[in-house]
Amino acid sequence: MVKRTSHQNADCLIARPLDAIGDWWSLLIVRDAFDGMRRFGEFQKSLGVAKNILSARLRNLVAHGILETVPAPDGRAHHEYVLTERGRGLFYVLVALRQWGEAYFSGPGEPYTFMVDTRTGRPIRRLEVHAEDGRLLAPGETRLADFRQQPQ
Amino acid sequence: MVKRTSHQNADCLIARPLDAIGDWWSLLIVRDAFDGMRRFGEFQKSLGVAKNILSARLRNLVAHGILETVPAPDGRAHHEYVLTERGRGLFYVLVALRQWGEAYFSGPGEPYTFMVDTRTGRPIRRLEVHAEDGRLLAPGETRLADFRQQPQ
DNA sequence: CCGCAATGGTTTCAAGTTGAAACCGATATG
DNA sequence: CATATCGGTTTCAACTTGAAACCATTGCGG
Repeated sequence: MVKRTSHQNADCLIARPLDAIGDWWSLLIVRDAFDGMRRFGEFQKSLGVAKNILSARLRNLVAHGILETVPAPDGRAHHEYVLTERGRGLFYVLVALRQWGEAYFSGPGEPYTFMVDTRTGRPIRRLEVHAEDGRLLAPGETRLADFRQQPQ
Repeated sequence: MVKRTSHQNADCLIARPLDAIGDWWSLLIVRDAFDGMRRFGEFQKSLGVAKNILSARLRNLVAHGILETVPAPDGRAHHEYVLTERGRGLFYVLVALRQWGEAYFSGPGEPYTFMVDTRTGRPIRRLEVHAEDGRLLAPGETRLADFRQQPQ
């Protein structure tokens, strides 16, 4: 064996992101960061993950520019972790994953939960994929693989 | 140690889906499936993954109802793998991941690639999150964590 | 100043996972 | 009949994961 294969240098722009977040914990850390968590202990308590694993994941997320460390506001020795712009870009991935979970992984008899607009408390709409001209596109009507061609 | 921790029974509807697809290969297999691949050898050649790993991943995807096996049309001994409805639901996750990759993982000097509407060959629009009333929501204006409340 | 708890990690080590390569059985194919 | 191809499984060493122990810094009560 060598190391676990990395997609970092893959041509595919679906593969490369997976190098940053394609493990069992990273997206959950990012989700918690969206929910306002910033500190090591908060993540650890929320996720129940071993501290060494959390430490490695946070380091990896920082290395990939998804989180950044900022000095703790209360002048503590240790810093806090906050989302970068790149990290905030993961919002749509989380929404898509969440809606997929709602649609297909919601157990029967389970309290129905959903994402809400924080301003109104009302559920949000489902994601849609639209063509340039506004047409609604169904799964399969879009080519996911790279397609090299100048727009215009 | 025990086994790698599973999110299968997590309450969180972001965590549970990660149990099915939260590893380094599964989403790439699904992407290839969207691109029309059906056979073991096709996936293996496309991904360059070891055969035992591919075998395990396909089994896992079938077990989670994302792929299903169908008899090979040319009457071969072995079957093919096709997306189920649940699997096709991953379309939005792939689009979100792809657009994130386009926005933040595209190297400078790299040929610009993008997803296209297969009907017109034109790029698709970026995903947007909308409130129930149609308002465009920015990252952070939606609560990702579970929110239990009856709609209506 | 001293002791003790909390926070934020790192180290250690056994068990589990991954990947390359070898192997195998069931068709095709020449 | 010999060989090739497809679709895997087996084997085994290296790597990763996770639980627990350990450690350094800061905060606080006395």
